[in-house]
Amino acid sequence: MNIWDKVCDFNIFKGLDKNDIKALTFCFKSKVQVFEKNDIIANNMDRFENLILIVQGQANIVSYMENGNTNLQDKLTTGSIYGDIELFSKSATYNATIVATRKTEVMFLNKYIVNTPCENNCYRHKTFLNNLIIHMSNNLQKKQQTINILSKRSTREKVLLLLKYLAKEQNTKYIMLPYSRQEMADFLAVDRSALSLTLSKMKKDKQIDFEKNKFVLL
Amino acid sequence: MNIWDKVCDFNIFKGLDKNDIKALTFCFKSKVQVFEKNDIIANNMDRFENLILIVQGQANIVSYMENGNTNLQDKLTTGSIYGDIELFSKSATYNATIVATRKTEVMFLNKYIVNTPCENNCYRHKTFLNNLIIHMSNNLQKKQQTINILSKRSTREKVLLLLKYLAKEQNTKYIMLPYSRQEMADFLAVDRSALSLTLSKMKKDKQIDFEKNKFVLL
DNA sequence: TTTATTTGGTTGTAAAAACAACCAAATTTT
DNA sequence: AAAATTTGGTTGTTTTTACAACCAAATAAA
Repeated sequence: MNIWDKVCDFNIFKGLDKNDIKALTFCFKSKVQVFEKNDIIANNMDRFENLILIVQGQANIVSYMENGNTNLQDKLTTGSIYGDIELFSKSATYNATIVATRKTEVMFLNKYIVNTPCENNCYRHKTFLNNLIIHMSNNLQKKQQTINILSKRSTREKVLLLLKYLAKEQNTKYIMLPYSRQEMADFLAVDRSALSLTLSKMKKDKQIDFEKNKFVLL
Repeated sequence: MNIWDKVCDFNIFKGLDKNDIKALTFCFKSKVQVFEKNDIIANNMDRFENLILIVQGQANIVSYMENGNTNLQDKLTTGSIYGDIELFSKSATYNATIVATRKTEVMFLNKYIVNTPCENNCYRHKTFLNNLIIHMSNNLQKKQQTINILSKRSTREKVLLLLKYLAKEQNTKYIMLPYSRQEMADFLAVDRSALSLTLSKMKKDKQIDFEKNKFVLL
């Protein structure tokens, strides 16, 4: 499958056809690169030069803490963008590490060009920037949700709110958890074994039910 | 002091002069209203119709939890904007409550007009939207910082990281904490008395020093 | 100035989470 | 298919936090 066929219905290219995208990504000096599982796509504190677009695959946004803990910020999947925070800010470096969780095809878009509106006010660039605003808005909302989860005082409450958000997002009580247990713990900022214990208790108390990554809110 | 003199060097109006702002806010159907201390400027779940601009004063962005806890998302001060999350998203309601912490003058800007680019591509609106993107970017960064703080496992670490961010922001070791102790606890999502205890311990351990709201990282 | 009210620190107790160590099941690699 | 690795659940111990109750100091109101 051609790369243009892959990306043409990504949200970030909404309103643009295949030829528009070709022209735009050419203008953005895009480079495509394939990463294997566990490869680092971008490193925390590396110079931020490119917006990252996941063409196909999956990656985690993580920060590794001094004390050995890992903080999972988010998961990137096919069509996801990373770098919107850095793009319009003064920070010259990536604020997190992006690591592929499987074989992943990535497109890099030059920051300075994306950043700077075309002098001839080209509609492609304008459309792209509009889509980027929507993306930032969604990102803001997601981060606020994360803050709401992390603000809960107990692991139990954190789990419940996370599941509530996922249920809303997936529009069903039968929730497919997109994390492994370790990732879930890293996202909720709790100890893995403690999380496992809490999940068991919640099951026994008939608050939730789960098997592997299939969860139900009771 | 005239309202236009007050707002003309707000970041959100950067690149626009007094007459531009007059025209723009007229176009945005802006309404100005004064609130007293503890007045609700906007209520969580109220219909989101207006972007909120603090012309003068101070307000808190809070959510009140079912269990009685209060979650302090952020403080708004003169020149601050609230509503950028809601503006470009599908959510039709405010996601938090905005409450004045003193006498506060607020300008409301009609969502639908801010939202919709002028057909004649007016430079005022364009400049405003550009400034709004910068604001969203800063907001994203701030929320990420909050997530980083809340992801810390202990109150001690949360306090240290908060102080580190504040020191960076204020560009000095001698930090002016912009929160009361209760607000600090609400922001860090911990119990107030437990926070107080931790602060005392940290002082005894010579990690930090503080008196009232003046903190020092040692 | 006197009285309320708010704000911040202290203490003891109960509950919860972190941590470490271990084991079983599932998955991946060889 | 066998071996190695990853993943998830359990248990006991230590540490930390939440909660409640209380008091002192500072601030606001009368």
